[in-house]
Parts: sequence; C-alpha cells; structure tokens
Amino acid sequence: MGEGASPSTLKPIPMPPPPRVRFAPSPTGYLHVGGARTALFNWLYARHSGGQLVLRIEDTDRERSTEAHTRVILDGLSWLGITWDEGPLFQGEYGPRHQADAERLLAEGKAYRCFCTREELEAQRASAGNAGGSFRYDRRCYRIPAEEAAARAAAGVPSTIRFLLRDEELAWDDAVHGRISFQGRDLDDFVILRSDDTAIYNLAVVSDDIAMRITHVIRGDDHISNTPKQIALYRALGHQPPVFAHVPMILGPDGKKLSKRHGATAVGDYQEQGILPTAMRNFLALLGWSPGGDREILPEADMIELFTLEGIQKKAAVFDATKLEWMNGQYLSTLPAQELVAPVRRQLERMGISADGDLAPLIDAVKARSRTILHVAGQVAVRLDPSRPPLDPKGEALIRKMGPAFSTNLQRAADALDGVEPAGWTPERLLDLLKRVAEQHGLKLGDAMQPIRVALTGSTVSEPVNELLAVVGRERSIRRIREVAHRWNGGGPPA
RNA sequence: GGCGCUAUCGUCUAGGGGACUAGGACGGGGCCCUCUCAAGGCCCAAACACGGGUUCGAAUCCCGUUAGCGCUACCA
Repeated sequence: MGEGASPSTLKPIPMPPPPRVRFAPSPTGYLHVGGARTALFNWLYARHSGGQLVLRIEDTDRERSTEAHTRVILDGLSWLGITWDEGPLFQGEYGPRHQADAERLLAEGKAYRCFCTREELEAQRASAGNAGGSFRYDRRCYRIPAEEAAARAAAGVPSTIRFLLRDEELAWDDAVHGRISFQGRDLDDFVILRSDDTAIYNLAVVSDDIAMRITHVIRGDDHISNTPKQIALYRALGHQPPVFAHVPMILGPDGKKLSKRHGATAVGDYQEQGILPTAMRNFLALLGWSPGGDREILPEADMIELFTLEGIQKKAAVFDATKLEWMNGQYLSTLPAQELVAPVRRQLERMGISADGDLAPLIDAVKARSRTILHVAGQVAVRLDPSRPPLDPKGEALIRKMGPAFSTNLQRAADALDGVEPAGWTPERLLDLLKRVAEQHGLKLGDAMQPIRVALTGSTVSEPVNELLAVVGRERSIRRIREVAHRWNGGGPPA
C-alpha cells in the first residue's frame, strides 16, 4: 500500500461473509445427471469461493421418499468426489419451524385459512378454467372474517394456509440469466401449509434456506417460476432473498428433457458402464459451463479455480454420451494402471473371472485402446484366457483371406516361439524373433503377426503383437497358437 | 391459454460493436505414422433461426416473429 495511506486511515474493507450454498435433492428417485451437475456446480462454487456446501435431503414428500434413494444419492455424490460441509440434513425434521412460519404469516395477515376441499378446487378449476388451465384461486376464503375462520379451524374443520400474494413486481438479478421479473397479478395465492400441517415445497425451501443462512441458491432452470413466490415469501418473512443462479436443463439427444427413456440417466448407470468418476465430473462440468477458453480436460484444481456462475450457459445442453466416452478414454490413458487394478478386478469378478495375478501389466497393455473400464476388463479377460474370445468378423475375414497360410504361419511362429527360454520371453526378444521368422520364410511382417493376434484375441485389433505375447505369457500363447493352427489346418473358411 | 426462459457447426462450446475469411472439442471424412488398432500429428466438410431497427460498422445492443423448453397441485 503506497501513496501515503497509513493503515489507520484505511477503512476496514468489509469482507463479505463466505457464501453458503446447498444441494437439496428429494429422495424420490436415483441421482440423475442433472441433479449431479447441479450438485457439482454448487460444490465448485463453494470450493472456489471458500464457502460451504450444505446437503439437505428434501424428504417432505412422504409418499415417494425412501431411505434407499437417499443412500443412492449420497453414494453418487461421494463417487463423484463431491463433498459437503454440513449435512445431510433432513427437511422432514423441520416441520415445526415450517408450521410456525406459516402461522406467523397467518397471524400477521400475510396469509389466510382456506377451507376449500380438493374437490371444490377441482370444480372451480373445471368451471373457471376454460379447458385451458388458466385457473387462479379466486380468494373466496380470504373473505371469511378472521374470527369465523379461527372458529371453524378450532372446531376441527380441515383447512390449508394460503399465502396472500400482493400485486407487486417480483424480480431478481439472476446470476446466470440477468434480470428476471414477474408480476404478482400473474401468480395466485398458493398454499403454503397443507391441511395436515406440513409445508408445501415453496415454504419449506424458503424457511430452511433462511434458517440455514443460505446466501446463493444454485438450482435447475425449472425453478425459475417458483422463484417469484419464494421472493414474496422472503419479503413476508422479513428476510433478504439470496442470490439465485438458475442452471439450464440437460436434454436427451432428441432435444427433450433427459429421462429414463433415453437410456442411462442415473450417475449409477455410468458407474456401471465403467466410467471413471473424474471423467464424469469433468464432462458434467463442461455441460452448461465453460471456463472461457479451449480447455477440455480440467483437473479438479483448475476446475475449482476457474469456476464462476457467470460462466454458466443460459441454454439447455444435450447430453452427448459419445463425448463422455471420449473423455473417459482420455482419463483412462493417463491414469497409472495401478489405480485401475481395483475397479478392473471388481468387474472381472462380476464376469465370473477370478484373477489372482498382478493385473497391472495387462491393464497397461490394453488401456490405451479402451474407453471404459468395462472394455479394459474385457480385454484383460481375453489375455488371461485366450481361448475365451469368439472370432470377430474382422478376424474371420483375415482367416478367409489368408487361406492355408494362416495356419502355416501360425505353425512356424509356434515352432520358433517354442525355442524361446522363459527368461527370454520379453517384448524386445519376441519382436526380434518374429522379424527373423518373417524374414526366413519370406513373409511380410504383418503376415506373421496378424495370425498370432487373431489366434490370441479373436480380433485383428490389439497392442503390438510382441507385447501381446509377452502379456499373455509363454505357455498360454504357444498352446493357443497351436490350437488355432490345428483348428484351421487346411485353411477352410470359417463355418 | 397465461406467465417465464432460451436461440452460434449434428453435439458441447469460444465470442461480450471493428482482432470473424466466426475459433476449439466430440462425432464424420482424408492423409501421415505403423504388424493391426488406439493414441498422436496434419488437412477437409459443418453454424451466427428469421425480420426489422441502432451504428460508419453487428454473431455481439434494441424490438418483433418463429421455434423449443419450463411452470401453471394440499409434488418437489
């Protein structure tokens, strides 16, 4: 600090309190990628700004909420590496506060009792709503004198509490959309407390966000139309609304909201499919958010450092599973094989294969050519037991194309391989040997190599053949090569 | 129907009045490398929804149209 400013003359810079954000899923289903991304954005914002993330389970829909779903959601978040600073808190435990807030609004004349039954409401809707659905509650119960309403309630007549919505501008500066404005007259007096004294979503959320001192509400776009109601509630309750940031939806390939009929939509599905959590997180982060440049692969630290709410896209994004797989492949190829051993072993076990040896060299041999852990495990399984793979169409084509040479060349290779000492079974020595075999018999290198590849993998695609041999091992390789040579002796086309 | 949101290659996006002959990535096509494939490198095709303004100048600002989506419950 220069320019003669002495510390004593400096006004203390008011430090804004660290942000508090929350992720508030309702445990009525699995953790969907949309929810996961909302959670991710909240997490990134909290980490970026030195704030805190509160996890709140909105389980007030008793009918549909289950503990199993809560478990799945928590597991999904953990899998993605999303950690929270408080919670999980359960909204269902705050019923008394919700009710107290509703009654306070009632006492202050900012809400009123409504004795209309569901059936009556239905009838009103049917007659007023000219088939369209432009129904707005006509406030008939607001006209009931307070004493009478209280008496009826005391007598046990069921009633809800409705919020008295004033006709005023309900607007806010959305962190992603800019200014959004609604008019009170376009909304109606919504119910805040059910006849069983439990809160309706909008009240519960506002009541909880106030109590938990949430400063930034980062949530899905589909909540934009709830926001004016919530702002009205904040005002009525005497609190400053938080900053709202509405993130766009995630669509399926057909441009419709992503749903089960698009296939995998739960993060658990991708876990199943062998996607790495880091890749999933990276992909999700870039779906609807951009750091501003050309970056694609973003390590966690960079993601956190670069994240801003302003960088969030306004437009909905289509979930592109192909790009996810590409990204997974990127992570796969840079990840040390050692870190893949556990997930690959798990997958092998699911396939009914018990592998006791060191899997790392096998994983190293195949991971560059794989896009998911499932692919890796499949290829490892083939190398563990070369008699396993069925012939693929390309392998079959090669056999047909080479005719009798296929078997002959295999035989020659096997004979030469037989002479290799176990200690000499290394990629380098094997390459030398194969080259010599080809030379001796006047073969192109490929004509010596490809049959081996097909014999050991059933396919024309693999790591370099010498490495393949090394990884499969001496005994297994030779036995399999002889088997296959014998099988195709005579060179007939595959049946 | 009402209210609201959105609109750049097929997809994810960069872009915030001149740097745009609109950049990158996935996917597609081609070439190189090579025993095959993948990776990698190089190259190609591919977009500012439409119409009006504002401005010397608009992908960028304003208005309208169209289209898509969201909400419109005693669900969340």
